Amino acid sequence: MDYLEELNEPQREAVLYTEGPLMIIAGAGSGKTKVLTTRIAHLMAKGVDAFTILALTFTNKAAREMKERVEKILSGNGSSAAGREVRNLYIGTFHSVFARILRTEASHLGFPNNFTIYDTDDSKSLIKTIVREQNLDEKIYKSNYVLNRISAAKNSLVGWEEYAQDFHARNDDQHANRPLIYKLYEVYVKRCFRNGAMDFDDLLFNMHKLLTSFPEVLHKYQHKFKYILIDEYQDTNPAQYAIIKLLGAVYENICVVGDDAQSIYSFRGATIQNILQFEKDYDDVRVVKLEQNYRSTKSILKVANEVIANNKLQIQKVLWTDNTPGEKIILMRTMSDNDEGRFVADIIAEQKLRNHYHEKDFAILYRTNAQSRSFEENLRRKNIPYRIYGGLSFYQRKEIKDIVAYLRLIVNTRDEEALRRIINYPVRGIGKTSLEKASLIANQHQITLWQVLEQAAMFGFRAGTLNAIENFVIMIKSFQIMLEKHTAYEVAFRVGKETGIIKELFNDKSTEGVARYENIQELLNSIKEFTETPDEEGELADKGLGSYLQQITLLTDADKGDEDSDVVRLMTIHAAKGLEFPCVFVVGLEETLFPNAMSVNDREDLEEERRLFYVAVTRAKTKLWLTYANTRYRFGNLVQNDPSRFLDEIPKAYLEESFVGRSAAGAGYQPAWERPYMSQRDTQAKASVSGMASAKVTPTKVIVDHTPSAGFKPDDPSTFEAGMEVEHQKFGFGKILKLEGNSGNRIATVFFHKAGEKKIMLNYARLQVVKKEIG
DNA sequence: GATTGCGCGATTTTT
DNA sequence: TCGCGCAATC
Repeated sequence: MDYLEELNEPQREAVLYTEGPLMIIAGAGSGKTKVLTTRIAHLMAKGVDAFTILALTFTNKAAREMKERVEKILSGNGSSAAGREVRNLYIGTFHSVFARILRTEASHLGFPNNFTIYDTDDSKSLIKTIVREQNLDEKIYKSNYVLNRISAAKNSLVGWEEYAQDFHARNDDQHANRPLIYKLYEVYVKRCFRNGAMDFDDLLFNMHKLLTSFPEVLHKYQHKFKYILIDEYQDTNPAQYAIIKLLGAVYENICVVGDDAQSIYSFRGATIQNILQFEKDYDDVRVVKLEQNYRSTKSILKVANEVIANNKLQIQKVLWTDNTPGEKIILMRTMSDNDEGRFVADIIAEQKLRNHYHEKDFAILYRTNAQSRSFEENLRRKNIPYRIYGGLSFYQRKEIKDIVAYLRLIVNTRDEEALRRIINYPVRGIGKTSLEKASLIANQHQITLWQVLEQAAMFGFRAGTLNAIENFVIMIKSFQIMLEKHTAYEVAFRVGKETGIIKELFNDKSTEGVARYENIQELLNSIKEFTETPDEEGELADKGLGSYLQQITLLTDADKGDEDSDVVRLMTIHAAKGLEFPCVFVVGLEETLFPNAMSVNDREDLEEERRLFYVAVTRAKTKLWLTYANTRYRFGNLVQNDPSRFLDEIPKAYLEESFVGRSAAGAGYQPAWERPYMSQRDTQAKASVSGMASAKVTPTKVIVDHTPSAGFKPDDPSTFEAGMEVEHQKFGFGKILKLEGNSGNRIATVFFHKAGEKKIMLNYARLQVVKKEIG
């Protein structure tokens, strides 16, 4: 049992206490994953059957890492066939594990076993159609709002029936001038059912329904899972809580791991109460606190601890470390958001040289995605490679969703969202009017949209439309038949080919067109890989197209490798949870931005913002910068900021002098407002701050002609001139034909002229000079 | 059915 | 400010 030797005392206790309810409070960087994986390995080493162990995480990445590390411990322990054993473990995200169970038990609930999983976009678009059908005002019943209400209800296990009876919910809706939410909820649920689809929340809600409505199913899984482990317990919502409670009721070998100080997902329905109350849920709960941090310096931990200490809602603990005291935290104030970006980029460039850091050692963490712009621009200028996390995920891209929609329809013709997406894409003459008519018929007859199309001849469509519909139906059916004899990959390829989607993208030679074409290729490859990899034995193996489609909706961009590429990482603090970096910048520490005014309605919300700050700073191993800007553009308006209250909660002794008005950071930086250079925007900022009338900025227009080429070495774009080769992030390379108005490095509007196409209006922020043309 | 031009709104987002 | 979605066009 040499794996036990590597553990400290509380860690060992957490591993060895295998019987009975256990709560592990794992502070940031205290070796949580190590404990969890060792615990699983220990159970297996003791002879516990892998089939009986259930471990639930929130991300696919966490699940994957857990599997890998368990396997590693086991093989290090001399256990043969470790790999096969590990594959038998039920390790996965809440959503993927429940989806798998729901798939096998679907018939109990009246769902097809190849039910579609709706992502947020599908849900929103379905809500939009329903709102329209109900003749409600889409401005009032916005899909986002409605979905949030429904989602919150489901996460609290309030079904549509109860919701309609729920005085408080109804009263709230009445108050918000949206009294008919309950009705939309009902229609939405029924429509999902008709479509043979579950949304993300349904995977939890229906799992709970399955367990509570069918005692034999509950019995089966209660006895199957003898050991249950839950990661990130502080982020569970009431539905997850209830399911865990049900599943663990027989053996009560429930081990939850979490850190109340890192509960930052209340807006997704998570409740910190689950972890605060765990001790009351069972008799004899053992609590183990992992308080030794192995990640950060003493200064960094101090800052984290001091801020979080202001919270009332917490489990008492003190995170400590044996690590070096480290350097003081550098607090940097800049004049504008733009300067903030420039200084951060400067510091990264300098630190790289001075301390031999790599780009991947740096992370810039912000509260809102909109803040990424100034960092992006400045890193780009200095030629520092970076990557912004948290844009569109691969599977949310249009071209991917289009192909996937065809596949979804082939597998499950009840899937109305898929059908709507592609019924007239590529254009085949079934327009809005015809679709509306078909929908109406479907609703009247209480049948699916697909059934209407199948029997279109009965419903009096115009001859041309009827013909188009029949051809469409025949095409989809031919794909279905093909699926019986051919692999999913071949069918997908045929879909792309026969619909003309592949051809269309192939012919599009613009940068984005090429990228899209490549995305399609990547999709096809992933289908091939998933469906044609030989089966492993075991009950989990299911390599069909239906199974593929279910798992891709549960994937996110964060799941796709790319971890090792040497780039500076830019992301929101939420996205940074679970990660660590030698050097971290926590930026935009301004009151109303962070803590964010929109999310703070009461004391508890402020506490969550504090936890967010805690998460942010504890990502840092050795160096930490906290920055804020005096002025910042928000929604196009220049606003003045007060420093975040969190900064007042940090003892000054831990901060490096670089405070207001003084020279920044001791690292030799000249504060922005003392520097000669000042961009137009900064000038305007300064003018407005000091009360002068702000200078009016004349928009500069640039005409750009698209001339595809590659291989230019980027140059510092101090000014734009006619004749310059420029690169646009999205539209690729082009050439400035003509300058209108002032030249400078700020251009308000750009006309990007793609060959043979219309002019496109672009924004300056995405332009970069790649080659200066002489003469 | 495709194109254009205004008006509105704008956190965080593991699945 | 910027992007989207809708209504008004051809």
